[in-house]
Amino acid sequence: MMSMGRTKFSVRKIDNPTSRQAIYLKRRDGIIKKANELSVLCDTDVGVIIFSPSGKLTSFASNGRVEDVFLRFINRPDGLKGGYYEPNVEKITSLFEAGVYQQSLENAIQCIEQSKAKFVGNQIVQQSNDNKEVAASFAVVDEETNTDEFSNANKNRNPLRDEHHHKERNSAGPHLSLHFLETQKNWNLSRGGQAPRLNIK
Amino acid sequence: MMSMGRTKFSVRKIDNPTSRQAIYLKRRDGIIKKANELSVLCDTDVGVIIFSPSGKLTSFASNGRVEDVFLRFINRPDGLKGGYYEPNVEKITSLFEAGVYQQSLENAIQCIEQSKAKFVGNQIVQQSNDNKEVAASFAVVDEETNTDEFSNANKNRNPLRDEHHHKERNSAGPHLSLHFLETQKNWNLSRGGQAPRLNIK
DNA sequence: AACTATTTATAAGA
DNA sequence: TTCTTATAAATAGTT
Repeated sequence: MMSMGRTKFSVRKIDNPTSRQAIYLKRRDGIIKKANELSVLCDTDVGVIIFSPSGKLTSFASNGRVEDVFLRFINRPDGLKGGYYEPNVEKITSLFEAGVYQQSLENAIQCIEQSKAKFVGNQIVQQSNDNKEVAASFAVVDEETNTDEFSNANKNRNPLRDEHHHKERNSAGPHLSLHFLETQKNWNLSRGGQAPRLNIK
Repeated sequence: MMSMGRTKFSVRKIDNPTSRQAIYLKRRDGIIKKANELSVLCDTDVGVIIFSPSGKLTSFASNGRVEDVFLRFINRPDGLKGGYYEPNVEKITSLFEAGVYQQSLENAIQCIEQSKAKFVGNQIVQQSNDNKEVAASFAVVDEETNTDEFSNANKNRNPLRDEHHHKERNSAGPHLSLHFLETQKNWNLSRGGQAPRLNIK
């Protein structure tokens, strides 16, 4: 139940480097194409990140950048909450700007430090029930986005999954952007800032 | 040049909600399967994030978690490309999370420090050629990971791309500290680390 | 959930 | 390497 083409094959690493590279290119394109089709056909957000055998990066984002999709991912209500975006350092045009950024980040760290304090004397052993290890070499996570549950409906199974729920997800939370910086001058870590726009590099 | 099945079709949003959902499920599974095959066949890191039409999240990571793949993405040597992300401190739910965020922020600060150095005796005016926005509803980025270039080979084009380079990627660049990684069992930046393990939350 | 008619994807070969 | 071709796969419409 795998490839296609002249011969059948099993899903094992291709030993021949040359073949592997060739196969990589074709399949990479295939996945990107499929990802695009899915995003258009179903009007969904899709993000793909692929590192070639040689380390070359290829990414796909149905809308904007992979960072945007990932942001939605990390911002999912029940997930590793929060997270807004930080601007490109490269776009910093002055010492002043750099200072503002830095200050904001340092403030954020202080906030986190305080946050950490809450856990310290309170050994929230973070249900480190080491969870189980996935047998396969991959993991598929399929979860409800706007649940309050802490545990993901993370399942260990074959690539084929099921879908049972469907609620509307509330859009990404606030995050920083250079534009925001430029127009606000003052850093605002507060919540509620309406969804910014990420800078397309 | 699209789907397959009883009829040909164009890549347009499926209007019928029922059909869209059905198609979504099938194609979602198809992509996850393809992603897994690619990662195994070519021994590569692959990460996929998909939000269903109803907002349900499905993610895939060939090794570890999507966060790990994404981290590799944002930490890629040549870029501050994407940047880093900041947490919504208020929603941090564990020391682990706090640590991840803090580390991320500290990396960010280091980057900024370096950035500041450039201005020190060198009033750079930074060509703020606001870059362009992606015209299409999707974007494919295909770039060399260990190049020194600052500009991303960010292309706006059809899903089919080309590949011209291939150098080994050095895992340089800022990323979570080793110490941090070693102490956080959940974290897995593994590259070459043998497959599996994946904590089911 | 299953079943096929067809379209696609793609492993080899040219 | 790019193009062609034989086959395996994926999947849209059905049942």
